[in-house]
Amino acid sequence: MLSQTSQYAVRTVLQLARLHKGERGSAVDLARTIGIPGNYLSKTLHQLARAGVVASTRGKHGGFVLARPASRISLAEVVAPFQEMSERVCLLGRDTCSDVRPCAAHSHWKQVAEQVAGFFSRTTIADLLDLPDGAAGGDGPGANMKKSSGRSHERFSRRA
Amino acid sequence: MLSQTSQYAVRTVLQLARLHKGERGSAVDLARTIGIPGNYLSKTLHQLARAGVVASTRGKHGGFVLARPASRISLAEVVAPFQEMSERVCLLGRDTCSDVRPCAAHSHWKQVAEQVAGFFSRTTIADLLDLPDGAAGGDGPGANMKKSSGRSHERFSRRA
DNA sequence: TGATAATATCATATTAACATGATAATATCA
DNA sequence: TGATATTATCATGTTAATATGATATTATCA
Repeated sequence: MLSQTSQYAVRTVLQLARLHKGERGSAVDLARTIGIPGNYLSKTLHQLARAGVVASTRGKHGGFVLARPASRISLAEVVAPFQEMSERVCLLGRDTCSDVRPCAAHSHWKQVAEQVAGFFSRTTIADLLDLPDGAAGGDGPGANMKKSSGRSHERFSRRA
Repeated sequence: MLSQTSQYAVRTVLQLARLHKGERGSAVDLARTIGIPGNYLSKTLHQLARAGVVASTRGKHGGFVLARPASRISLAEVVAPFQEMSERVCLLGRDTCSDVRPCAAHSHWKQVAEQVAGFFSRTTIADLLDLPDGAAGGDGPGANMKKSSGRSHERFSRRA
């Protein structure tokens, strides 16, 4: 669903959102947390900076911070530099697919695509802050097993 | 959302569903309709055959037919051989993401992912048969062929 | 000023998806 | 049987995403 790079971007922004006020995250530190090389994340962060999601400062005490409060940064914005969002993309890959010239799947797919797009537009970084997203996928034996012991937020609102 | 090959698969199965009873479609004909080389589609069709979506017969009057009525073939089945379905895939790419060990986005994403998965499971080929999907449209599958103007080789090493 | 720590950029390697071309295997029919 | 039409498979090329390594640029501070 999301490209690898998009996933990194979201996780990186989540990490930045967890920093204390005024604190800056360096590409190397963030990359270590996520488990990818600093160079790679550096490029990703640069793109996020150009997109206005984070702000960068160079030099000795430089680093990255969120450009806005986490509650005002949507997933869609974080992901946008790295992939076309599915909203306007035809399920069958036709360039001209639209309400006027629909492909075979258009009317069926449209509703689902809009829900997906809506999710990305509506969900903010702040919405995701309650749960941890630490060290790289591997999570070795006994990593952070009981990290979920905080609160239980299992309530699903059914609104659509 | 769907890989290129998955899109071809769906469009191919749609074409097969439009054939008259007993009629067989050859890989070359189907490929011409879609605008890709017969060899490529041949492989795709073979995978669909192994998945039990189509049936193949070799030899002179061979070809492909749907293995079942279009109303009993879901999009999920057609697409399954060519990509992991998003149902169980973590939005942030974590291997261990689940209800028990959720990633930061899990509870939020889960509902959307289930809707997407539901769409693919529920929608059948027959549901899509009302609208055409040939090469007719302006875009055409050959549209993104060799054109690739610009953008590809725009940066030159200055060391040459 | 010069050492240092950070971002920014350049160059290249690796991999998987996508695509093409050539050949083998199989079935039909004259 | 042999010509032919078809699927099945093998071999290879192309492209974009991913990843890594090396260097340039910029800001801070002793």
